[in-house]
Amino acid sequence: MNKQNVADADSGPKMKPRRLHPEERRQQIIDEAVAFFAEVGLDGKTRDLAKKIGITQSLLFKYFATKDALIEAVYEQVYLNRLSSEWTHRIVDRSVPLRDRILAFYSDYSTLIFEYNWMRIFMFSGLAGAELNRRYLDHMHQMILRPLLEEILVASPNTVTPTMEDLWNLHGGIVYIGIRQHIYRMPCPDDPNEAIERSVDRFLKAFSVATP
Amino acid sequence: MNKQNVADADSGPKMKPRRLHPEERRQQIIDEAVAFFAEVGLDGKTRDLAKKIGITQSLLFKYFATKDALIEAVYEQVYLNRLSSEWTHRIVDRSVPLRDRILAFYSDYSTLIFEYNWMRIFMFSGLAGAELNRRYLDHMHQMILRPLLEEILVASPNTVTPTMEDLWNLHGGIVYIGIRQHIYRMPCPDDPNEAIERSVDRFLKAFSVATP
DNA sequence: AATACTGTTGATCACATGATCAATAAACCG
DNA sequence: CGGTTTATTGATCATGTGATCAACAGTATT
Repeated sequence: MNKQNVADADSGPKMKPRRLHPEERRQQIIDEAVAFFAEVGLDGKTRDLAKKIGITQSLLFKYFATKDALIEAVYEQVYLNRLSSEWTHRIVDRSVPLRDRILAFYSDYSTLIFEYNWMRIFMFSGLAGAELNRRYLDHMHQMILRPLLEEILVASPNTVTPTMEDLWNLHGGIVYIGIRQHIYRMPCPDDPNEAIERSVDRFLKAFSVATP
Repeated sequence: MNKQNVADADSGPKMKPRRLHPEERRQQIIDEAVAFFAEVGLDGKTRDLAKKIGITQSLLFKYFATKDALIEAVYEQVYLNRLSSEWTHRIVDRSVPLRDRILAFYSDYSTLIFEYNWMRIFMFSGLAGAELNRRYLDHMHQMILRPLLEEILVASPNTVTPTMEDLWNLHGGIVYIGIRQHIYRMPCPDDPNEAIERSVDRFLKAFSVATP
């Protein structure tokens, strides 16, 4: 892959290969851009990004026609495969106890979204009104929360049943952990799974779904 | 484009005078700046703001030495008195049933924060790392959630008691309604009080605190 | 080694942006 | 009215910013 990354006749400690293959360079730019825009926002300046990468600003425009195109690539990288349809299948798999399904989902999902870059870029793009956000949240609604509501309705024995709004409330309470951590930079529990578990159990208990 | 010039000989209805008293003008600028920065973010350009107000960009700098000073004034206007200490008193007033106290608080609080300008400026400033945000959230912790936790502990008869993290979860689930509405611009219930009530009742039920 | 190819640079353009200041005109006052 | 004050403007400065391009230098090919 990298031919002369470290083993170079160098006079300095860090000697990056001056010249990369386009695919490599492009990916490098995207990766760095994700971290960069996550930190400073989508109004971050191309010169600052280039400086951080260690290339010239003009090189950015050899790989992306405009800054918007670069941001699109950032979106793509960050949003891609963030919502797998496999989750839907596991949520409706009634061979597994409902509580386990919910906990399994939020355990996976939280490790995926409680991440600095994702959390912040999602918030920045949301504030900017990006269509991608509504698409994502609609996806969340259709692929996760709606099936989940159906499962709870089936599993709930009594007449007190949750609404979709209740599910958004459950979801929001959990997501808010990540917001506190990465947007507001507040001290948060190292392992959010405990809080998630308690939250889910309170929710299920309210509708008399079996919890241990 | 100039809609305000024509008025001074005209004694008709309240036409904005071209020339305002400094206090008035200053307040007008702040008010418009709040709405403006809430919409486009703190990187909004002074020329766009001036155009929206209907004044010249240079006039802004007669009232605020720098753009940062203007943003500070925006913060002040938006954050000021957002957390009243009166709420603490009402939360610990044990002559009122606990459930009523909680619902009363979140009913008031939600009408205060489920507002476009507040929600978005809070999020923008949070992303920008403003110290004000952490101060505000610390205030929320000390003045609201901590007393509230104490009240619930007292009122809860059994050994299953909430933690502070549980309270943040309750809080986050409610706040998330406003985030969905104003940050992500998703369709939300017209009256959030119903969802709030259900959320609070689920919470209290989990700790066997009396609910109707 | 010589040559062609192309990833990369440094200079530069055109315009945007925060900030400044002398000139202007609306309000105030005698 | 006439004169003073000052809120407001229009022009302007210095720098920032996205984008462009000819020239350069590392790599591969012959």
